[in-house]
Amino acid sequence: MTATTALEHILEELEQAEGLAGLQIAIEALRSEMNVDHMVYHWVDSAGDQYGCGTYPPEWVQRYLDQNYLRVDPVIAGCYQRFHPVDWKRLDWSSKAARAFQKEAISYGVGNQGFSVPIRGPNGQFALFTVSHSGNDAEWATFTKTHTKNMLLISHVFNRKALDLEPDRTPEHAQALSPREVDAVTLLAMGYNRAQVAQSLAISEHTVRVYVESARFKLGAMDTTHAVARAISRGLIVV
Amino acid sequence: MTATTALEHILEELEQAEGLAGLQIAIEALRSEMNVDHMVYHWVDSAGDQYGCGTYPPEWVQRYLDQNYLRVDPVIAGCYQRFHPVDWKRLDWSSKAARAFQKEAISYGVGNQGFSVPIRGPNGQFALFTVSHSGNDAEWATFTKTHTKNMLLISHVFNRKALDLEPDRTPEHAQALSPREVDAVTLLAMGYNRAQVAQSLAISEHTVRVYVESARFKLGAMDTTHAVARAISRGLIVV
DNA sequence: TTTCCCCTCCCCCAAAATGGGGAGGTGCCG
DNA sequence: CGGCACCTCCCCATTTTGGGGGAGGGGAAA
Repeated sequence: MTATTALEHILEELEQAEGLAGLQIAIEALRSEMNVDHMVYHWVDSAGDQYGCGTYPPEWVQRYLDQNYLRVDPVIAGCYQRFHPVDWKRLDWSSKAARAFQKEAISYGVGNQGFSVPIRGPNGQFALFTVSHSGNDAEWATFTKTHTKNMLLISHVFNRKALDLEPDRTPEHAQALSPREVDAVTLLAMGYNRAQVAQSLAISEHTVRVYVESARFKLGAMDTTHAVARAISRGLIVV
Repeated sequence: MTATTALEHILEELEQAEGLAGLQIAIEALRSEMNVDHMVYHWVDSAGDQYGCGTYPPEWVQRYLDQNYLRVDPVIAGCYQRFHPVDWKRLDWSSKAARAFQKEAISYGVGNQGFSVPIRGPNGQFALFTVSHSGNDAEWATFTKTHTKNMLLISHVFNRKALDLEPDRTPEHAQALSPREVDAVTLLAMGYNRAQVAQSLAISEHTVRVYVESARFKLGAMDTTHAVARAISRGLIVV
């Protein structure tokens, strides 16, 4: 199994890589080693910011960003619905927008086949590690079958490196909620209203309000709904 | 590398396993193969329901459920904050409740060392694949270093099998939101109120209301906050 | 073609949440 | 000891939401 050894070698180099440039070198080496047209790492954070690195043509990347294809791309939508690596064929391409998107992607040189590994983070973070290739279904089925394990391993190692590049958001995210705030916000997120929360926590409705206001302030939220959204996105509450 | 071969053999058997009983057999084989005290798969879904299988003493599992330790367990809280496998030592055990929990866990036979792989799903689903062992820090460091890759692979395969056992929730979860509903709910989740959403979408405030009510109905939510929480948990909106 | 869902708009009114104050207790850390 | 963060309680006025109606046009699917 020389392929595996070569892969492991690249992964070891990846561990030593520094900066986005290092990741770029590694991803090209991996693409070459796995003998596919494209390999891409795509990161989306809770604010909707995204970045990535990979071998897609820059024009396509630019187009994708300009058109805000993030909200159209069935790969994004589909992987948001899944735990597991997914073959693009199994995604939902039924909408008109999706088919137009697919056609355009192929015209830019993105392969007609693809396979993406989703990785989900605590703050609404979401990363995709993708291989894409032009070829028929049979070839591609063989590829995905033999390389699923490798893709898993690669995506994990790569993602870990990519996280090191993330600007440290802990200062703003470190705003933890107090236990009672967590209680209150959690119950609200579960569909309770303030009165029910108060009863459930055996405190006055007004106290609940103080907690929610406090949580709202800490989370920089405009209202309760916003606060709940942020608390969930940041993994502060378990709904 | 006979260890790897044996592991792969077990994983192949796991692929064939059927039912929770099959997983139980597999997890015991894996525990034995990796030579640790305990191996556990723990699943938490968006409703707060949980189940699992593994080698923890039944008394501890019962105690955990009875006491609702889900909301205390630093392994749960910590893995909710992380992308990556984590050594229990790196978690936050500073709170009184956490230390009491740890002490009680050890008294029930859970090892003092542990290593958990978090896997996050689209519907607020969350699974943990854990190995736990009693031993000193040096031994454990060696173990984690050599077995991280295996743990990744195992947790993936195991999780995929476990998902097959999940009751099919697609009927209730398949309730996708219409594009405008997604727009409205997304903006609400971003802290806009109805009037702002209306302005932002260039539609009447009343229309926004119709969308939100519709989304609330589809999501089975009690109010807007609940609807937003569910939409985020189910990955229907990207905040 | 009929049916169904989606998008868009309007009315009224009751209920709930929010924002602005203030106040007292505990417990921890420097 | 003095702050600081946390937990708990109260009033009032205002804003926001929710629930009940109804109505028309468009597109897709059966």
